[in-house]
Amino acid sequence: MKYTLRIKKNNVFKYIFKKGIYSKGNFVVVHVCKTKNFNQTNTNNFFAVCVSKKNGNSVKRNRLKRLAREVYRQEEENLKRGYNIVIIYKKETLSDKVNFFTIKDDIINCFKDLDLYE
RNA sequence: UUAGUAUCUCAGAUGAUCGCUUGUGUUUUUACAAGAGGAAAGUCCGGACACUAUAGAGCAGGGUGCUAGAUAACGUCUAGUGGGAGUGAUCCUAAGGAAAGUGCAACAGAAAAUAACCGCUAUUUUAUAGUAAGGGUGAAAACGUGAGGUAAGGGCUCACGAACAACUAUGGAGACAUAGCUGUGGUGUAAACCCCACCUAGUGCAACACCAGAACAAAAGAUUAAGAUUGCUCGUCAUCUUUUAAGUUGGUGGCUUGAAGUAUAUAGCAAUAUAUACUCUAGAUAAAUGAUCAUCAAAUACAGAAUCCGGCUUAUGAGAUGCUAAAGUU
Repeated sequence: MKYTLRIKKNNVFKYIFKKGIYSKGNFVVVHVCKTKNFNQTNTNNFFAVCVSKKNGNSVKRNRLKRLAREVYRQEEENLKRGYNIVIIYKKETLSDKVNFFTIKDDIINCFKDLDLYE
């Protein structure tokens, strides 16, 4: 992913959940806030995916993470820069009920809600 | 054919487009190569490796428990012995010691280990003595059958049989087996304490080493005797929780060439060992191995490496082969 770095620190997650805005879809919740030194010249976004242990065993969780990452990768070039983005799966989301296209539609709707497209 | 039993194999493949991690070469963004499991899981054992107030002394504690072999080691494996289950193939088995000592044996039953409640016999008359033949219970009740004997009975005696122990002989490397002879009648339980024999320091890659840089944020509450350092003898350190604050927690090595794999030969019933040749086969760190489409009849179970090996246990889809039993056909 060319324009994106990973979020690694726990306190960053806390900050995003506290200060940011969010949008709920059918399967996911997307949290967004501006980065610390936000201005027009930023070229990178920060991105992360969260999957709870209640969504299944490690194989199923890995698959959900990969699906979300793939969706973000395809949409990456159309997004505004300089934001923190966190995708959280709901507890009820199971990998059996979901395929790539339903997840993609869901996430794109959330992005439109949050006005992330240029 | 049905049912069972043992062993083994596989765990989707190919192509196209777009991506991820590592390595190599070009060179500054491209090319090539490799990229999860049989259990990667549980963390139940054993080792390698690393460190330490183990190397001072012991005690305590823990583990194992038929024999022989294999192995780096094991609680694992192989081949056997005894015991048990099954018509059978086959499977299960912590399988030393109960006359060293202590404890326990629910309910039922007269009684659970110094057996006398009922019954039987004798004498005296309402008590004493003898007696385990008969009696319901129970997981377990004082060897079984027959004869003699007796007041009545009883291994009290005898015959046959079963059990246990010692000795002798034969076979076997051994556990042990077979036979003979002598003796015994002292219930079970040691995955109860215990005794005997053998083994055993602790903590785990968040180990540990190096480089760079920063420096022990504030407030509130709880515990003062608990926790950590080896369970004890001696010494050392106060610790934890919550809230607030984009406070720090960086990088490199350790890290994958190994008790490795594949093939062949030799030794061995086998586990396994030795020799030769060839091969290099994940190494991430908010954590790679993915998405979509097409074809193959269909691709669907359990499930994701985290220092590395050897096992065990548990989860689970499909298939093959040998053997056993029953029924049927030729």
